[in-house]
Amino acid sequence: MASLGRATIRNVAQAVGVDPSTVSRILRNPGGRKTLTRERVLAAVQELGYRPNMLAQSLTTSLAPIIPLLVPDVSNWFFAEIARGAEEAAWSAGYSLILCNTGRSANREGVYLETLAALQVPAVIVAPNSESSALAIQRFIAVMPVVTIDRLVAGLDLPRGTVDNYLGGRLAAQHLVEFGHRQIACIAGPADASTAQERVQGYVDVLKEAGLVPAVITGGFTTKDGVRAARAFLKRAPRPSAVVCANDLCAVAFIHELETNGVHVPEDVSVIGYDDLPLAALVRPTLTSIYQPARRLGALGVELALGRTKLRSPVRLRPHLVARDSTARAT
Amino acid sequence: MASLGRATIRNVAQAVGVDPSTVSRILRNPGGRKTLTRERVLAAVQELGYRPNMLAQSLTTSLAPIIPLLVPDVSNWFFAEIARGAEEAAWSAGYSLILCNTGRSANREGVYLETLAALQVPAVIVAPNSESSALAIQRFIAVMPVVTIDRLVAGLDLPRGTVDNYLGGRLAAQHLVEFGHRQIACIAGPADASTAQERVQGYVDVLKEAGLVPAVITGGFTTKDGVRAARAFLKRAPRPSAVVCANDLCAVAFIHELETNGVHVPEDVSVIGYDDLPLAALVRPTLTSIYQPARRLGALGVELALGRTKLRSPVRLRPHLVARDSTARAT
DNA sequence: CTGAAAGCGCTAACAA
DNA sequence: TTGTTAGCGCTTTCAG
Repeated sequence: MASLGRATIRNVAQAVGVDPSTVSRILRNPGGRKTLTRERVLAAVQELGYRPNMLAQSLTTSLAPIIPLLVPDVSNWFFAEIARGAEEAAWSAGYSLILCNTGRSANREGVYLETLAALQVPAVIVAPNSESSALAIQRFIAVMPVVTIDRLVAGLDLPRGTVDNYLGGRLAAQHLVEFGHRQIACIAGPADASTAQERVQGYVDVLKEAGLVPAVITGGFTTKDGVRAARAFLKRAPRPSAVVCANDLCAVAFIHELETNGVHVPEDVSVIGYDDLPLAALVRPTLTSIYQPARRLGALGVELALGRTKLRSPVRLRPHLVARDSTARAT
Repeated sequence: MASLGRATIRNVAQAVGVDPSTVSRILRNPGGRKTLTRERVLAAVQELGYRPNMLAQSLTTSLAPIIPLLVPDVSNWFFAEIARGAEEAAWSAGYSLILCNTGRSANREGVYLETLAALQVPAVIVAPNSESSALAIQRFIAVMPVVTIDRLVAGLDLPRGTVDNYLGGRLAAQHLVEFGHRQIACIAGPADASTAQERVQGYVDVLKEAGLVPAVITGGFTTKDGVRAARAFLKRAPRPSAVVCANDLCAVAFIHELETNGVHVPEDVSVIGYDDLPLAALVRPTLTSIYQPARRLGALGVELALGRTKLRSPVRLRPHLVARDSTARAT
């Protein structure tokens, strides 16, 4: 009855009185001439609501027009944007993109990879959780094409796309140096995120080049980390006049905590974030930040996965600075 | 060579010198006794890196342990949270959740549905774009189990889960009434979102019950809508002392525009948002908002899809108010 | 416990 | 253009 969807190619064939292979041919050759059989087959397909079973299809042709993207956390706008970019790119290439949320767990990453390998997808894009993802991924590069985006996991020989985080760190620090700040602190991100490490390195190099002394404060990517860092920051003497934060979330919370303690941004301290979330333009003061081309990164992932780009060394996208109200010239 | 993943059951069988069916049995019966063949088969599986081909597997058993969730926009935190909730629930039930971003297009929604039907998934959860999704979805309810969450699409007879938006609208208005406001405006959401409509209705009813006059201003879910609404609001005379916004994004932009024009929140105007995004606690003034149980909604979607809950009338989750600094007692 | 055989739904030679 | 025949990789009777 209602199970129209379960109509098989044979049902169609029988309804018309032809062989299944005939139906198959007609269906996968849309530009054929309008013969009688053709007409009748197409009609029957409509009638029965027949849809080719992709599983069976892929079993013979061994490809599913699906490309998966694994991300640590879709709730994070940065990853969501990557997903959107990837979705568009996949779509244009005739693929459907499916998103898997690995929830910051290397274990779940492994299980998804397992499922997807079993699903015979043509390739998979993964935005790794951290270094600990290495093993899970390593097991699969022999099984199917795997590419990574964003964080760089050591010891993996596969196509990679990332944002030039070192450059991003430099841009942030340079902005502050140009504004005349001499005491510039940096709130570091998680130790297991290559991206955060590179940013800090960029910051450190710029300061050294300018003859300034780097001051790295322990931090992280969450608002809690921002609050904690703010407390550490407030105890410093002399107090730096500018801060490069691990990311926007951290920065916003950092500022919040500062203001709560009567320290004003940007009058007393200049603050710069990272990611350029939509949030950055909505808070007050609006937040100066480093924009990451997340959508393009997603699209790049698809290109790499589809083998359009073969480069073996990481492809690095350029971030740029977006100046807003949270940074001001040193007084 | 490297194509370990392509090892088939037959390869394993040959390596051990048994029949494929034996391998199959052993593999799908983990709790068997430790016979010699068993040992050797398991060893060979390891050796060859054999992974059952899910496609072939599903072809016979006709089920893939995958359940898809279609959302309009993963960049929207609300939908991302729904996804996370669904992911957890699916996971616990032994399924992998895959996310599809329909990009606010009914067309793409249709294509995904098509692909997923072909993939023989056991069911699909969709958070519809709008009323226009009705046709696309309608075509599939005969093909496979479909459930919807969040927005209610008219004319679809299927399991539905949603948040009680009418109640949400009431809660927002009541809060303001209790604070002594007499002139309370409401910025409406998109006309094609049932959720937004219900909220307005809740607001209207509360005002009428309190003997007040509703004032609905055209709005929407984006920051642009918030700015536009603010301009319309500022022209009003007499100016309302409180506003219920379509959602948090709209509210934040609304407040921003008000402050820019020298109107302060909450001193001059109380503002309340909807969704309770993380953003709400980060802006200043912090935003009073209606919390939507997004994760639970996602989990509910999975339950409905898996047929655990059979109810035919929509399951409504309760929202609640989170009071913060953007609302104050009327002076 | 094991092997043989059939079949899931579809596509791809190969003839006719 | 069509029908015939295999076969994709796996599971599942059914005998043994």
